[in-house]
Amino acid sequence: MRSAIKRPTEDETNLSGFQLFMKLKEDEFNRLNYEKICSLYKKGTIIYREGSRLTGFFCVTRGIIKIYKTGIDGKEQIIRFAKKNEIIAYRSLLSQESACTTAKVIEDAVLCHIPYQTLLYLIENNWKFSHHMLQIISAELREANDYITDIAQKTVRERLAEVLLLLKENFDLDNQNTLQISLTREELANIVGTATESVIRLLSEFKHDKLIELQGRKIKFLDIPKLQKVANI
Amino acid sequence: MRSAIKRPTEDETNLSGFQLFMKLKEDEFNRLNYEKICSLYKKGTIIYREGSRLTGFFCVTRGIIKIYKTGIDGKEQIIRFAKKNEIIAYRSLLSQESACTTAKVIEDAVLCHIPYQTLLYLIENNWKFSHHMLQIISAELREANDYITDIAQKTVRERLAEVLLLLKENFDLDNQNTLQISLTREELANIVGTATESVIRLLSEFKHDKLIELQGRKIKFLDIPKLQKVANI
DNA sequence: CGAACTGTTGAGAGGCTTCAAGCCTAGTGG
DNA sequence: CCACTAGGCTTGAAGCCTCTCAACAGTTCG
Repeated sequence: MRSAIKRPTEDETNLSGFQLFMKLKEDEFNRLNYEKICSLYKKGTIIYREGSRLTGFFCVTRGIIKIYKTGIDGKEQIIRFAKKNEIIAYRSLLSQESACTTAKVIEDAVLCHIPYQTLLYLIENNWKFSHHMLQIISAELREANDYITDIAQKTVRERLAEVLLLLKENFDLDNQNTLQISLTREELANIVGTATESVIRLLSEFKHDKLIELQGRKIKFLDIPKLQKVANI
Repeated sequence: MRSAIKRPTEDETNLSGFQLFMKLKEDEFNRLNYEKICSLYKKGTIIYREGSRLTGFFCVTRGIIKIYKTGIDGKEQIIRFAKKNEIIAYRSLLSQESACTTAKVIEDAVLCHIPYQTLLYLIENNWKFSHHMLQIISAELREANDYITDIAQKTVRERLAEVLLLLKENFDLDNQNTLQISLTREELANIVGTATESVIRLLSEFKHDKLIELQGRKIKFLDIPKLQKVANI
């Protein structure tokens, strides 16, 4: 029996979990639902590329998206991850520039595309929506500024520890204290801004110091307070 | 004859140069002018400190403000500079958090304080204002992301060259090709994210390589194309 | 089973930082 | 008016952190 192409489930196209849409009036929310286009994206798919023109932004209802920039020699710098109930591509859309980042699926995802026109409609008609948008982007800018300071002043060791803790905040742990996001060593390096080999060596040290435990890409936290000390927080 | 305390001139309290206020209706602009409070700040004055509560944002009508974060061991990381027709403190205000940066006058300045209530009023009543605000903050976020990539991937030498070029874009040159902003070596280091001594050594090298000329804090550009090459742009 | 990718470890080089000492400039007070 | 002081600037030396290169093991997948 050939399985049909998988479509997102009803639940996976539901936008009511997004804080951003909380304050919409009924007709606005209906319009949003009418105009959204939700699709399933397999791991590895590029949602949009640096330099491409965007026609709207995306709401993530399932999976994990990696947002990165391509720097020197094609080395990628990961800017952030987006998961359920978060939005992507809105920054470039708002400033009407070509995308300045690339978005790639790293865990099978469902995204709902919202056309630019709809975004504008909401901005024009509902100040609470704009206000919320301003707050979301403000938060992201704050994080970016924090990260600039870290990356400029901290050692690679401190940054790696901090990144692990940040990932813990964003992706929770299972009941075994294991991080629920699977990243390659190279990806970790591309967040921290270092070489893959450095990440490998430091992870080994953390393991040796009983801060974490490693099983392939699974990272289990053993001593969070000590890790925070290493991170110099 | 004792000189009276200097007040801002009429011209220095004029907000019509701000793109942000371009699309305001007459009564909105009048309200803005009624509620603004403009003052003169001498070099060295702290406008607001990291952690303080803000009651409004500021419009810069004269001078230069340095925005920075305090990192490890009190070492400052300069996030950006604000000059005429730019606004500061709006990010923390929008997200209603304590300030996450400090703002310090580095060239005698005139700032107009706009109360939070007025900001909210404009957001609620004029979608074009919100839209413009979204675009300003989008631009800042883009720059922050770009800078994260640079600082994570480029060498100190490349970053210093790039910072010099960025300063050139933002503060123009006089007819002698001399940068019209005066920074200490330490401040340059705090932008680039390196040690003061490294900046000094690299500036000497740039001078030796005939890329720039130095006279105290004055930096004169001799060969911009070559400097761009060094910056790896 | 081979190809391609990921992970690991070692060695060597070099970019940057840190520490230390001294110079220079500007502002201060006698 | 000038010595004095503080802060900025400069240079040198030593050493470490991190990167790069290289070789190889392990894994995944067609």
